[in-house]
Amino acid sequence: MKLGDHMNTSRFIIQTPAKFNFWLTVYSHGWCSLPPFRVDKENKRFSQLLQLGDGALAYCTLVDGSSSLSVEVQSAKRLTPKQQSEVKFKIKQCLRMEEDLDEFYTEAKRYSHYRWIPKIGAGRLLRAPTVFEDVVKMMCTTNCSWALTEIMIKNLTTLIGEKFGDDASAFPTPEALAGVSEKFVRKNIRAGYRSPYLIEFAERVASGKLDLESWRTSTLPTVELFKEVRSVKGIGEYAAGNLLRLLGRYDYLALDSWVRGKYFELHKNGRRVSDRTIEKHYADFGKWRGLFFWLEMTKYWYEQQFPF
DNA sequence: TTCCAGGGGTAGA
DNA sequence: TCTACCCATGGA
Repeated sequence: MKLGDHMNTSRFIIQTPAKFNFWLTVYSHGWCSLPPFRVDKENKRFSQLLQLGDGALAYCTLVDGSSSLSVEVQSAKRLTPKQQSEVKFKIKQCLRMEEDLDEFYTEAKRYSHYRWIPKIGAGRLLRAPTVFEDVVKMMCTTNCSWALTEIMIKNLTTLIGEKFGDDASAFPTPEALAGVSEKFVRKNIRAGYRSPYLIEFAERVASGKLDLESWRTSTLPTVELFKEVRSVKGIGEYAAGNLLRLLGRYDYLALDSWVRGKYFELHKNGRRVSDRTIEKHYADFGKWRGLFFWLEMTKYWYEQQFPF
């Protein structure tokens, strides 16, 4: 069965906040190329397959409007008002629509080399519908090429996630991932030494011992939240720093081989310097330093997409 | 074949 | 806190 065949389709509009740039958010980092997200560049559509709280699957296709998004949802059964409201909520969460960046933009305007950020409305970083999905994906970015990350995430969705039509699969639930063997994860997901970490993490979430989703609304000081995120086996400093950015905390630079290389290229003519030197460079930017850093490292990308 | 990717855990000092 | 060593996988 192909998408669209024998399925219910509903359509609605989501009003976007001021200074919201849809495609900048979609392309804010690598997440948009990992399933169940999907980008259709040619037709300028961004899709995601959501699994709702009651287990129902909703394949959402988003099209950018001037001050709104038009959303088309395909589902096996007609969406109830409650389900439609959940779909809207999740889309807004993924695109960070509720996040107030006014303070960040005010700060950015103080620096001539960062004024492009508020000008084009950059700064919202795409995230998954659940913290669980963000953590699993982040674990699969560690110590491997991006190509291998894509392989692992594709395998996770197609082999453990619930299928929707012929060519879409949801991201696996904690229960589903906790329910497969380490041998399966090594052999079929190709997660290697990460396999026991992934299963242990999924078990903790599925059993309720780890209340992940509360991280998004946590009032803990960032240092404390960082410690909690770091307590997950398989999540080190790089992964935790990046996850914190997806939780709306920007105090960490989350250094990895890619951003280090970019920093050397942009600031040191390709010469390598220590992590401490990089951290010192951004120390004065306080709680926003992780966001300034990431946007500066990816500015060339925005320039290609959105000349300014 | 070796090296390195959007590193992290652990033991030992 | 720091260092050394080990850990799978795929692509160059």
